Amino acid sequence: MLRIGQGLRRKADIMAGQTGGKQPTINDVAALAGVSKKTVSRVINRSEFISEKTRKAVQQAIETLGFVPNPQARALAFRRNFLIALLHDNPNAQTVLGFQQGVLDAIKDSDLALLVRPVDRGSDRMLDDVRTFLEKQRPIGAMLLPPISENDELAALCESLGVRYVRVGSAPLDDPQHCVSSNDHDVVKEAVRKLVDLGHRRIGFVRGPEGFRSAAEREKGFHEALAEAGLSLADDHYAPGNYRYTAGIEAGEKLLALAEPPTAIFCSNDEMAAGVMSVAHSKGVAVPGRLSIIGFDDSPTATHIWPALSTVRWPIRQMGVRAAQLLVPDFLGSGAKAIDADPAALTSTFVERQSVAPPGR
Amino acid sequence: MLRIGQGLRRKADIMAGQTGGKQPTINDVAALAGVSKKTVSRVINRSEFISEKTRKAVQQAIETLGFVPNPQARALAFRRNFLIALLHDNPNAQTVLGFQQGVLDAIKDSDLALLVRPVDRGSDRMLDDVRTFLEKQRPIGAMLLPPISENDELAALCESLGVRYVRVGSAPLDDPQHCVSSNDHDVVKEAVRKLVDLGHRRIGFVRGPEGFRSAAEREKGFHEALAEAGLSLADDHYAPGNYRYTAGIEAGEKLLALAEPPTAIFCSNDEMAAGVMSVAHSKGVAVPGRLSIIGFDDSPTATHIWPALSTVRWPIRQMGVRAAQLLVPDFLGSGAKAIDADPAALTSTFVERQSVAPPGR
DNA sequence: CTTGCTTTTGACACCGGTGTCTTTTAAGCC
DNA sequence: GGCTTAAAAGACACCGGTGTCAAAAGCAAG
Repeated sequence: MLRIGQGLRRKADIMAGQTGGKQPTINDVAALAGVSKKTVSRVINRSEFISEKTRKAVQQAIETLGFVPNPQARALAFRRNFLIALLHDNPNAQTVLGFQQGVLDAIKDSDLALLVRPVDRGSDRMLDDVRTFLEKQRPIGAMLLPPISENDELAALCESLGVRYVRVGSAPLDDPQHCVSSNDHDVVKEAVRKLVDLGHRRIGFVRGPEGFRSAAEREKGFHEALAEAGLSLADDHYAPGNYRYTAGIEAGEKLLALAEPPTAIFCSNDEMAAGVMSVAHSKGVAVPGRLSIIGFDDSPTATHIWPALSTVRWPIRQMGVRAAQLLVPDFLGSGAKAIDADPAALTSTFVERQSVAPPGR
Repeated sequence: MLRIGQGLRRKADIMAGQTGGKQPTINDVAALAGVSKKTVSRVINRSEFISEKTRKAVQQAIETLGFVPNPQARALAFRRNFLIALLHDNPNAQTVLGFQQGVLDAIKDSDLALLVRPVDRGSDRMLDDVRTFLEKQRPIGAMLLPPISENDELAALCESLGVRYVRVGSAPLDDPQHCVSSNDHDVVKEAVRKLVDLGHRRIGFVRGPEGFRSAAEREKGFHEALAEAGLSLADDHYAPGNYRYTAGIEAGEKLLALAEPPTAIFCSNDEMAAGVMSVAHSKGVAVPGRLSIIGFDDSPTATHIWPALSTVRWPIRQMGVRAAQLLVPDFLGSGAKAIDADPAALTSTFVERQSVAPPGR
């Protein structure tokens, strides 16, 4: 009797202490469950060396108190923070945010949180900056978005700091366990073949920036598709670019000023395609009547311009999910695994809209 | 002599221990500088009760070892994490990322990091989710982006958890110290006045979604501008919307099908304006010859469509900077303060491009 | 009922900082 | 120089968890 009375009183005290403003700690739980804090810790971390009976009791106490382990304390003891870092240096908001969304979808039910960190590709302090960041934040893992994902030193840095990493790219950059990649090369071939099948013979190309793997992959796919059709790219049908709208303008002005302009232009991304399309409009060149245009990304721009742009849908959000699954499979709840059981969800696909037609004549 | 010898040897040991894989700790610094760890802590935290001499010595030791305080340990001791949380539920990628960039610009040289957290406005568990998130991560402060910034309960929650907060909106939502806002109302008036001055009398309006403060502000500005010009909005010149492209399409189809369609349409954001413009193109209505269109946001879409859209530039990135300055002025380096000495940088401005002209006739 | 082994549990130090309070040092004054 | 007082530095507990290793409990066999 007395014993029970004491027990009850103690429980009341604990509850009172807890409601007294602050969060319950592992000590409160331990006291309430009548076990040591280490045992509570074992329950939290799903240790296998624990009897079903005590596990139940501890669970019960945890729920009664509404106890949530303090991530800062765990981070200190584990010498690792329950965070994922997203490192990016990407001109394209849509890409970054789409990917970010995917990652967040995946980690929604986990204990992880997402830390976003832009890095300055140009700076020669870049590596040091990232090292400092990783040493300070000690995330479980880091995700590298293109173009910095192509930097091997960065990957090596993560490796050496014991930070897991995943590199996102347009083609495999690393071993499969560190890499989420799309099939830019193949799908560009498919898109260009489409143009050829419609009867286009003079096809222009607007390239992405030097130093971007994606730009190289897309160019390769383009050339191969032409080659397979027995065609080749005329020198004056090529325009350099940098994935920006203004580059599209310049490219459009160059290509459409030719005595014999291309009847179709493949642009390495949607923004540049939008630029080319503007030039066509302002020169009175009908799209798709006299000029077909294809972009890449399926960004919002693709559907916001008129006529709607045929483009390549890059499953960026899905890639975010996949990247998280690859990076921290052991932290994700079962929900996250269900998110993409479908491997096909990761393939880029050609989306036909209104900017493509047979060559006018 | 002996004493010095010992001193040197100890220093060597410390260095060796440090290079032996892990980061130097405050203890290493203390040992090297020959002071207590608390004194080192004082130097780190710029305590005023410390002599210049020891400060120098400690600084020296910190630099020699390359010591960086462990944020997890500090977070535990301070009971606060050196993080800023960005809470958003925003359909517009550009807005979120632009703001995020601004925040990152501002905190670049500080010890803070940015945690991004989407919240589900619809869910009735939303408040609990956010509470759990804030209790777990214990950020210094939180930033609320529209539309969730309009939720007073959320602000109250932050307050009660001792988390600083800043609300971002289209109009003041709270006391100035908790609020970064743009002047949507005024600038919409300016834009509409511009249309009136050009001679437009039949001006259509496409509204933003119900429940968004921004939508209401923009509508108010629109009506006032008309009223001041002695005009009013005809019932059939009004179209509802939700800030999405498709809503623009619907609005365009409705307004341009009228027997006497408007000669100008003000759209509450750029995406809807792009939708209206598509409809105009496909119906053969020349823009701006027969129809002037104005958008809002100055999103990339505004310049990617043709003709380029006259719109309102909302200094979202600057607002991110400002929000950070408001939220954590005490954590930002001097660099951040310089970022926007210019208060005018925060005013929205009307940007004239090619989608506006006098009414055709 | 021991003994010997495996499975559970707990005590205690530790992760790397900060808060509080005490002691030491330096400065000011007579 | 001695005394008072303020400034500087330190000792030690503590933040809330985890790792290690020893102790206790459970169980089968002797």
